[in-house]
Amino acid sequence: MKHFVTDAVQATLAALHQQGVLKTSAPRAVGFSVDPPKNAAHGDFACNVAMVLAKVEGQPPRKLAEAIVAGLVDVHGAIDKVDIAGPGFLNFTLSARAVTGVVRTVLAAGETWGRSPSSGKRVLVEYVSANPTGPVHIGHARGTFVGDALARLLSAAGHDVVREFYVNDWGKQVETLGRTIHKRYRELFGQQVTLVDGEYPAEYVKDLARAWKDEDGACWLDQPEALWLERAIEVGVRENVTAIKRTLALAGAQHDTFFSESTLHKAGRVRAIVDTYRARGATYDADVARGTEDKVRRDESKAAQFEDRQKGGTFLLTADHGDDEDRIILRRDGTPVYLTADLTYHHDKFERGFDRIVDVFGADHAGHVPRLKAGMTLLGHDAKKLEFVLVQIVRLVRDGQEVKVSKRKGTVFELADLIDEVGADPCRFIFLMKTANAQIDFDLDIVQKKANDNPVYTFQYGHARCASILKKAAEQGQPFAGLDALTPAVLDALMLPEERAMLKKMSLLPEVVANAADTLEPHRVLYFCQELIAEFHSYFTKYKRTERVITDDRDKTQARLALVAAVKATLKSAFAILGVDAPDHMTAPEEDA
RNA sequence: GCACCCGUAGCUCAGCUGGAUAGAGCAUCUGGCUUCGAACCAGAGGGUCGGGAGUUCGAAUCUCUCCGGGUGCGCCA
Repeated sequence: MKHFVTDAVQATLAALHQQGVLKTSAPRAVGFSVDPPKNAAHGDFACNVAMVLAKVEGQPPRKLAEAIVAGLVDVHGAIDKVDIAGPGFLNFTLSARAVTGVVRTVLAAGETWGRSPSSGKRVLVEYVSANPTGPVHIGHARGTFVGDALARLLSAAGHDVVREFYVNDWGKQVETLGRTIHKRYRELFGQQVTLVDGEYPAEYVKDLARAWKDEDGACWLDQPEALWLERAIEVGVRENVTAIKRTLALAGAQHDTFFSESTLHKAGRVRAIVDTYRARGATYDADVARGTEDKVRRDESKAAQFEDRQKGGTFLLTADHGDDEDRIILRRDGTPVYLTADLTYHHDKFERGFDRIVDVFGADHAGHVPRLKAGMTLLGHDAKKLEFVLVQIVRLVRDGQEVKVSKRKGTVFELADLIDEVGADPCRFIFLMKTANAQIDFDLDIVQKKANDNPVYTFQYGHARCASILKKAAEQGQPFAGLDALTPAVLDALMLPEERAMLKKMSLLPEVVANAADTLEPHRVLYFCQELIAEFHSYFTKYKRTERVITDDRDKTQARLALVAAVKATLKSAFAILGVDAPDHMTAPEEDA
């Protein structure tokens, strides 16, 4: 619908250029906008092209506006009138048929309205990637829902999306897990064990040990660590990943691939990447990174705290490409660090040929962004393809106090429990309503109280109401006859300003989705839904006694049912993009006394 | 100390990459169900868009600088 205006403006600019009225050689290149104005009195779409052109043309905007109006080329024959207003806005009013035609467009697309045709682009979204040392906890909740919604969104925008989970099944943390499991395992055979600091005291480790015992029996009981550790890790990681998948399913999130870090090590690819960097001259051996000899660090910073463990080794020239300092990739003893494997992993992502590579990270990993980008640049990759969504910290609050969750102390608040308590959709909503990069408080008391008046129900209610009206019409002998019966003449019945406004709004969904996918901001789709639903409720209530949907006028009834069906389809499609259920029926909550 | 994020109504947050009179939900107050779903609607109050300067036809939006809150700055992962 908006393209009626955009096309007309572009055609007009081209014509004016040919006539010599405009000097600008490439009027298309100027970035003008066509947007629905806030004030409905300003028509259907407002265009700022005259003001944008004013400078290059050296003419006052209003004069340019007049020239455009005078020479308007209405490509689609959809424009009723154009007004010049304010500093030089062009306010377009579209013909009634141009507006009502949206109903047919939306209904033809049905529940896929808003989705774009295939872009041919491949996008990788990595999200959650919780350590396989335990269950998914509340700290992963936001990344889980945001990542899942992003994947849905990118897919809706026409991209071929792969959802990936990176399994950190290598290194000290899983080794510690393996040792803890072995202790619990011994415990199952009646041995006395005591956990040391850093090991995992939580109950679930006992389950892991039990699974191990069931499979292997007592054979690892009195063996040296060198023999059983790998097996303990294997069983522990496998069981944890299974549990993680179960929780993610509860959250409505699915991954296509689980990428194991250890396979990179075992295949020698981590070593290989270091060799590649070396061959490219991107490394050097030293005790400390260049330029950091007299770097001032806060005493309480961890860098200062762990200074004695930093013995030097092989560094990568990440500081040449935007990082604060060069990063070590091989320790003095020749072992690779976490970053080295992560660089290898991201190199693999690039080699798989994606057009966009999106990482959903917790904000505490913000420091990785410049390193990874620099590392990819040093391999000759286009680091612009690598994008990050930094999900900010969620502060957990209970009784007005911040709750400290800690794996070390075994005080884990599992995502599965949260979903169980609040419900997946309300939970999803809480996280999707805000931009990812704003930190939020998650008040457990309020969440429980609010589980019943969560905004998600307002949204779903809008959809259920549409469904109910369509059902009612059928019961009263006037079922919605579908697209075929909707001639333009029938649709002329949709004349109310509110109807026009809703149609205009619905026509914008594809753009909203494309835009949200582009900027990686799923909340835009949510706010679109909110606005459409509000308009619908308002419309419905306002005309409850005067202009009802179901009347004796069969054509008018069909036209309005079509509108309702279009709203319903739009909502259903948009909800699916967010990952929220769109029920046809809802039962009202209990009234509070 | 350095880097990144945030600061908009009492609270939680939008604000479409610079547009016309800054919005929504919650909370407070007033009103609305004999007929398509009241988990709804209509209305009211509530704002130095953290402060200041700059860029221009035009700034919540861009730049700079302060203030306040957060997170990083590890040879843990």
